Amino acid sequence: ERLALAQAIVSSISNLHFGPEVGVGRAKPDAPVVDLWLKAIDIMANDLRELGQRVPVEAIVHHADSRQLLNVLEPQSIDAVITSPPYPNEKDYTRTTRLESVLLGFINTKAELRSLKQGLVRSNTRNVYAIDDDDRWVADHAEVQRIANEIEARRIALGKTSGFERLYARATKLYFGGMARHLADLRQILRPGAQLAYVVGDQASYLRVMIRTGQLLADIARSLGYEVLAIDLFRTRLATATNEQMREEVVVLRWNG
DNA sequence: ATGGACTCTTTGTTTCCAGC
DNA sequence: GCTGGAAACAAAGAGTCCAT
Repeated sequence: ERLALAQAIVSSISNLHFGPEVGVGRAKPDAPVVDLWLKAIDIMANDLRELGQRVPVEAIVHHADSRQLLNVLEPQSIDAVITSPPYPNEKDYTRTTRLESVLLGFINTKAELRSLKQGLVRSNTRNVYAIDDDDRWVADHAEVQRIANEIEARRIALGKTSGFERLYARATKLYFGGMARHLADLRQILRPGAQLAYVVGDQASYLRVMIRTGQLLADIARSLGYEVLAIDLFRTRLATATNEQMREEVVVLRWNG
């Protein structure tokens, strides 16, 4: 019931609006709170009934930092990884899920919020912290460094000076560094022969400097000893700012041990 | 140093309705 | 009553930008 209430409050009862970022709309004079809540419960109950008829499969959920997996997983215990990690795109998912996180008790203080954010791969300027140093993992990666330099040069050329904009280049390096750290750490957890699939999208969120996320991730994985099996096109999305088609790809890897 | 706020286009979904 | 296409309608929309 609590989960349904949090869902209903955020999505239909409140005046929140969701877009690339969450915003506050005009206050509603009234809302059918109980009705919307019961509807949300109904949907969840139906899902549970339907799933209950299927073959039961054990599932374990860990809440942990993907860059420090040995804390929660046994060495050489994983055969497959299928995931959609963040993209370097200036989206802060702790913001879009903030109200639920508080309502459900996952965040109670600002310190807890910070702790949650610091456990995430850096992917936007709002979760960059002064002590961050994941960028050292890509210090020798020429293309990541070139992109970061281009973003910074573009920022200076355009005369952009806000705190966010000044962090664009750093956030980019921290993103790929964090993903490199994750892939490096993961090697100990994987069983030889394990296969991996990462859905990632190209981005041009930082002053329209193109970031070929899939290509770069595959390149980093290869340098860490992974075999790159494929970079499949998943779909394209139209970037409204540049009117260009942006690729979303599945990077398929194998860890041969 | 670091959490907060705004807004418009594209895109997917639903509704409507003429024609059968 | 059914259906395909058009119009209407929203939309957790892989952005971008300062205020405390």
